[in-house]
Amino acid sequence: MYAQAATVIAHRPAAPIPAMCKGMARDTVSRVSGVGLLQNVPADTALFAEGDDADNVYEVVRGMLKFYKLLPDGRRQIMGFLSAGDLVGLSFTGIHTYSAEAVTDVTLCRYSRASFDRLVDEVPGFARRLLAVRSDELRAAQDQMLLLGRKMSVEKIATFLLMLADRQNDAQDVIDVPMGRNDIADYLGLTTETVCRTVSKLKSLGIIRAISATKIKLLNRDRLEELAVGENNNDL
Amino acid sequence: MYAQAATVIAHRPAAPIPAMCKGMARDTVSRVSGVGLLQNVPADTALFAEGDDADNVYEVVRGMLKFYKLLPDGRRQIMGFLSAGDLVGLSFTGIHTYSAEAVTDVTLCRYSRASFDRLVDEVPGFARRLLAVRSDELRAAQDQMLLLGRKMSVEKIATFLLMLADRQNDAQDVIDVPMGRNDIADYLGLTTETVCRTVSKLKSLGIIRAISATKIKLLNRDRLEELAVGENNNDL
DNA sequence: CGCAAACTTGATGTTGCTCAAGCTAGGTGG
DNA sequence: CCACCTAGCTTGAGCAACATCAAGTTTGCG
Repeated sequence: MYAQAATVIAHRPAAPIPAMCKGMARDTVSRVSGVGLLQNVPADTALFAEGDDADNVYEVVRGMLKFYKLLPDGRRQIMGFLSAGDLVGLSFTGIHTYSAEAVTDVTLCRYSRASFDRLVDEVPGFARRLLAVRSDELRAAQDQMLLLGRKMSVEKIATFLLMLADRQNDAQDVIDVPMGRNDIADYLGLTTETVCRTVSKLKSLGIIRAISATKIKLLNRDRLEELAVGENNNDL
Repeated sequence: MYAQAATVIAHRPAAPIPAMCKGMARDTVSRVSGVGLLQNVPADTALFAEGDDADNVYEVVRGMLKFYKLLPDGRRQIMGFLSAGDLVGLSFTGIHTYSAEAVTDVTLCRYSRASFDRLVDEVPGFARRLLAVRSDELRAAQDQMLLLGRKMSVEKIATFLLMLADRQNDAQDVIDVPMGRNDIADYLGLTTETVCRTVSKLKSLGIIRAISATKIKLLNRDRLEELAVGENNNDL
């Protein structure tokens, strides 16, 4: 099920400033913010697939997306989850190198490739800003390579929970986990069952508590931070 | 052992064009090529470490570098190997997020951060070019995430050998493997022993042949390409 | 309230890791 | 020039972490 062009709502209202423009001059930001189209996408809807023409670039306004790669036999690696302010679909080859899909209902701001390219060329500082954005994406990808290649399941889960907490920045350390166990597994290079078991283990150790199906409270963030980098976890 | 500033040889001669300028206008390229300093670094020398101030950016002119991240207990993930034309050390936070070390004797072209920043701001198209470079680094990192999270050891080794072959583009499919088994293991999320065993298995299957310690000939590239994505490898 | 999908837990299996012991090749000194 | 020596490579045996297969159990939705 693909998102249809018919789901476009309206041109972006003047107020919300594209997050990708952070740090740019005010008059140049207005050049960017007029170009995008707001668009709603329901949960579990594909936005595009690996190999598709990269006709559009999207900024997430609300909700959560995932993007992933597949092997021929169906094994899947989720490269990341994206929320408000994140950019997706920006390709320089013209072909998407991964698939993207809505985790929750999502609102996007869509830019056509042509108009986006024009912005890169004509808006002063825009290319440089995108370079900073992309550099941060790369840094995150490299952190994830360390996780996938060298961390054990407890370390992976601890790292994942802390990442969610850091993004949401809730004072009570109650985090929302909108994605399913299977998505978490495919993000961390584990199976659904191992994710379950490892989360259960953290519960029984009193480090986290399940508030509801999609809400987890971090009871001992310091311990979680130790576990995330493999310190003092000999006993587990 | 750190590389010393004393190893600087000379300003880059006029002839060699920085690879990072590929596709840029001729007159702007000359603005870049005058700024760098050539520098030799012997094998197994650290260039910088994670956490260091990112004072310099380097382009590899000759030889091979590796860059990696460590966990507190010493587990290591090599994020990549870099050869002629690759850029290393470009950070926007001012702090290196990984360590870098020479695999072979290496010649680098060094740019101070200050002068590099000036080029980004002043040379038309330079930020855009770096954006393309960084996008390709990101794409490679995402391929590697798929490998680390979801591929089996045979698929990892096959992918690795094909990557080396693609880079070197030798008509006889004889590839040079300058890095040690331990580096390969830390790049693929395996151990030295598993790398050895898996390479041995590919030899015994007649898919590759060892020419010398650091030279491997690909006897059946098609089979290797199947193995790399997990097709028809039920029997292994 | 019932149903299906997702989650959880348990039993068993397999891949790749750990530990251990040769082996080989390149560099050094006699 | 050759023997030695050491670091890295290779192979083997046993083991641990995680995957797979198989039941339950919970949850959210119609």
